[in-house]
Amino acid sequence: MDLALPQIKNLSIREQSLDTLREAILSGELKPGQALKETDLARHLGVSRAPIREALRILNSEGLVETIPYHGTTVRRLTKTDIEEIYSLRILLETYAMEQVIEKCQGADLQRLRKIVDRMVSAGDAGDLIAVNALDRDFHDALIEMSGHQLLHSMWLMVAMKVRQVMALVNRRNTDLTLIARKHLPLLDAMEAGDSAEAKMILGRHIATAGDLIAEDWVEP
Amino acid sequence: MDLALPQIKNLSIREQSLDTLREAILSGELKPGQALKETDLARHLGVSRAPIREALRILNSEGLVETIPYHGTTVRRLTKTDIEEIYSLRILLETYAMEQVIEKCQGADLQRLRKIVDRMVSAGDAGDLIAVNALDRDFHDALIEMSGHQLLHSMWLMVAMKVRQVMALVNRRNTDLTLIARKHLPLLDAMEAGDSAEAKMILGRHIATAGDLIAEDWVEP
DNA sequence: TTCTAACGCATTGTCTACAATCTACAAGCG
DNA sequence: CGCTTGTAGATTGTAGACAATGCGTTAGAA
Repeated sequence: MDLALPQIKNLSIREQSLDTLREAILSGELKPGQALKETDLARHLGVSRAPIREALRILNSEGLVETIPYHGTTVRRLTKTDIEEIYSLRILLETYAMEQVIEKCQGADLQRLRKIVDRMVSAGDAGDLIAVNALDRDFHDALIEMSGHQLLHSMWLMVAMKVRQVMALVNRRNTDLTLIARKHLPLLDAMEAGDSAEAKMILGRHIATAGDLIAEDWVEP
Repeated sequence: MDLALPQIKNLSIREQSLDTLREAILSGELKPGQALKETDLARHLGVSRAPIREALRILNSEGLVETIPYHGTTVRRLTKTDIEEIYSLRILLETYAMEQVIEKCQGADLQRLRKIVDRMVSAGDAGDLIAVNALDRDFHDALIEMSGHQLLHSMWLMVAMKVRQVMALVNRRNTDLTLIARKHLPLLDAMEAGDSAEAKMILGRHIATAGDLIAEDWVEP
């Protein structure tokens, strides 16, 4: 019985609704400030209000939506301060994770990151924006995972979600793909050399400049 | 109309249930591994299952309970690794907040912390364990608040909840109250002197030793 | 005119009943 | 006897109806 049958997963309607709504928010399809009426959502998804409400409660405690009693739920608005906070926390969490990874992992273990960066550089040279972004996410997610710190990972996921949302909402300027990809190379070098201070500095600058670029011309509705 | 009447708040049943359950978990009344049957909870609180379910979904995304589909919800178990992760993140978040506070706040602004510590020392001398613990919480909460970083604050709240739970579950050993209280004095001194590195070191050691004491003889069921 | 109070509408909050699913145990078959 | 398969009981998942609340509007009186 070693048939490689695909796992059948029966996700509850609540989970499906949650995933759908979260994805819509993170992709920018549902914009900040937009009202989320339970009845409408239920009708659109062809389900009842109960699972929708439970999904909304979860999104609320994830900080993606805001609920005012008897008034309604809306996609959380993002201020310039929010952006700055998101990126500053991202720096804090990622540099910490990296420090742990440098301590724990010796050269060979960093192959996983190296592979991702290699593919990112290739995608950059090929001009594939989608792939570069996906691999960039992979890189930072891998970094956190490799720290082996589950609580850190769960906290980082919250921040990473917001980063995704911000990226989707901003009018991305002419970004140099190859530059983004190649910026990871010196970081990896420092990590492999075990130079924690240098690596933290590079990563910190890397994230901070990305955040500054976005916060700089952030327009609030 | 400057009567100091208490705010009348009409909290929904969901919120009341949420607060009640969360408090029960954090106080250790509901122990890790314990099953939370929706029907039972609803009966005990004299309400229907719907608001209970929404409260449980929130507790789940706060990491306080675990839900297995069609099987049930239980209070999340805490492993030794969990404890270590909780305290390491606490160090990370609090030292970062303190760094910000030192940068922003000049001497006079630190009065708020000074007052809390003073009262803590008094309570310690008086042998009031409850008060010392409450003031200790106040101190660290004030520290985070004063950083003015809302996202940091919300993340810290999650960690702080778990710290509270751990503290309630552990068999507290003979703790020297006056020692705990007075340990905050050199920290404040360093902060007022603007010595960020020294302050971070003191705070880090302070939290780490507290965590180590607990993780040391942590017994998992 | 302007302020007040009552009303109606839209939306969320809650309840009850029913359906889907899981675990454990017992019955049937080789 | 051992394995598979069916069934019962318990629990969670979902649906639909009703209640509670808040806001805007409008009617009415000073």
